Amino acid sequence: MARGKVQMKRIENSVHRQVTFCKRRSGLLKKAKELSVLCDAEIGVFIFSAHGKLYELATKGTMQGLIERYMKCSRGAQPEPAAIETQPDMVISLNYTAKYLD
Amino acid sequence: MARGKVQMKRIENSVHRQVTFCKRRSGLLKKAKELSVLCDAEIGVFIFSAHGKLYELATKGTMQGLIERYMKCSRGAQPEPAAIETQPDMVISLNYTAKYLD
DNA sequence: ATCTATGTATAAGC
DNA sequence: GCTTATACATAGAT
Repeated sequence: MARGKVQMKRIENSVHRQVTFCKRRSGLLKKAKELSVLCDAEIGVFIFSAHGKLYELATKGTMQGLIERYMKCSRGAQPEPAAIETQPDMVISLNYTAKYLD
Repeated sequence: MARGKVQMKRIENSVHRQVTFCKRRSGLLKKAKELSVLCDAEIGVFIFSAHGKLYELATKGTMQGLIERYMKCSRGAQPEPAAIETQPDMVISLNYTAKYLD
């Protein structure tokens, strides 16, 4: 990134690794929030550090709620019953377009 | 970002929003993979588009495995310690779903 | 934690 | 999808 590229492999120096973990974790969560806001998406992120500490982000509601929703979506895999998620005030043209845009 | 800053609010133009969603979703998942490799972290990400389509990433093993680990960690020191105990329905749902996702 | 030179991500435009 | 000009993220130093 700055002042030197980085190799895409585990950073061996533990101090460097820890510093990079803090910086990039923060950057990742920021990007997730931005994507959620800009594109009206619902995002869940969880990160376990190498030592097992948990960091998480749920852009709407709770992580529990997102996990439940994830379970429903991933179960059917292909044809998600998207009608369930449809907002009542969403215009018909959007619903029609949806399957072609995602 | 490039050729113009972006306001941190929902992109109203649906074409722009869709394009940005694709690009940033891809960027977010890439960043997650990098953080995982560089810092030896285990990361789970799931993204629901505005129309309910699911995109996911689990840097090690399966999302199921990460969710199980998340449950254990979040029970103790993280945000919603009592969530699992107060939502028996979800635990059943998890067990049920697991059979179909192996 | 703060700074800053540089590498990346990406908004617009093809 | 590809290109290009910019905004942003961040490695290394402090």
